[in-house]
Amino acid sequence: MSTANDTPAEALDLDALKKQFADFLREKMYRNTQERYRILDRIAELDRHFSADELYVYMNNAGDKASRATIYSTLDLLNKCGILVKHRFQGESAHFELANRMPHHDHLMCNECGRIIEFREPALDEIARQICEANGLKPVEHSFQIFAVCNDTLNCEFNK
Amino acid sequence: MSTANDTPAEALDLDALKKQFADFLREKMYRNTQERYRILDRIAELDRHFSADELYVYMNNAGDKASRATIYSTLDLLNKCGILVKHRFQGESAHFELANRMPHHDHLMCNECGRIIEFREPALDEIARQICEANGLKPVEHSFQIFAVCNDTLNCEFNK
DNA sequence: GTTCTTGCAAACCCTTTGCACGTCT
DNA sequence: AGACGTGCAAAGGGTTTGCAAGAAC
Repeated sequence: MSTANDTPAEALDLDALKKQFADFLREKMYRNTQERYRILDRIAELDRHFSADELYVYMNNAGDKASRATIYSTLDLLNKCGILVKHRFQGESAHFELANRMPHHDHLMCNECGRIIEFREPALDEIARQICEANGLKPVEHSFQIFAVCNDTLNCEFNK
Repeated sequence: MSTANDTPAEALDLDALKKQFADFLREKMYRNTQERYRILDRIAELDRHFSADELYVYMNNAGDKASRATIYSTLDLLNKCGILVKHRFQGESAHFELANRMPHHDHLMCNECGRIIEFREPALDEIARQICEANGLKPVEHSFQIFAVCNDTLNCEFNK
C-alpha cells in the first residue's frame, strides 16, 4: 500500500517518455500541466494493464488527486502521441498500457478465469504488413486476441 | 427501401441457420418465439456487419417491430449458439455478423475513413493454436485487427 | 490578462434490468 | 394455467461534456 518507491523504472526509460510527451504537447500547442506529468508518472509506476478507473483509484490512493475527466483526457493524449496503446478486450472497459513496455505483443485471454497472458509473435507484423499492402493501406498497429479456456477448468489456479 | 425480396440467401443457407437456432433453443429449453426467428431473418437479409441499434432501426423501418431488449437478448442467444460472432472494434459499440458468412476471417480497418475490410489468413489459426498450447490453454476463437490508414488519405474515396 | 485545463456533476451512449402484459407450451 | 419472453422505461457502467474556478502562457 505504501508507495515510497518513486523511481521504479528498470528497463523503462521514464525520462524519454516525458520528453516524448513534452515534444508532443509543444507541437500540438497543449500546455505542460502538472496533472499530465503526474499521470504519466503513475502509469509508469503501475507498469501493467489498467483501465481509466483503476488509474483513478490508484492515484487517489497514492494521494495524487486527479479527476476522471483529466485522466480520460490525458490518457487520450498519451494514446495519440504513441506512449500508450489502448485495448478493448471482450465486454470490458478500455484498457491501456505503455506502448514500449513490451516491444510488440498481443494477448491470450482465458474466458474462464479472466487472466490475460501477453505474448510476442513477430510473424504477426509481417502478416499485417502484407495484408495492408494487398489492400493499399499503411499499417499503423494491430491487435491479435486469442480467447481460450484452461485445459483443466476445474482446477485452474486463477479461477475465482 | 422496399423489402419485397424475402429470400435473398445466395451462398447463405438460411434454413440451416434456422434449424441450428431451433436445435439450440430446444436443447436449452428456450421458446420458439416469432421475434427470435424474425430477427434471424433480418440479419440474414442484412448480410453485413451491424450493431444492435442498426438492426433495431433496420427492423423498425422494415415494419418488423422489435424492442431493443429483445434484440439484445436474441443477439446474445445467436452468439451463444455460434450463429453470430461479436466484435468490438476500437471505440465503437459491439458489432455482429453471421459466423458462416465468411469461414474464418479478420478485419483491417482504416482509421481515416472508417471502412472495414475483411480478409482470410489461415496462418493465424496455427499461430493461435501454438500459443495456446505453449500456455496450457485450449483455443476458442481469435480476432486479428489491423489498424491502418489509406496510402493517400486526401484522396480516399471512402472518406466522408 | 487571456486562453487552456481542471474538477465536478450532469449528460451521454450502449447495454442490462424490473415489471406488467403477452405468448408459447 | 403456468412459465417464459416481450416491450417499455428506468437504471447501470463507462466515457464525454458544460461550466465555473484555477493554472499556464
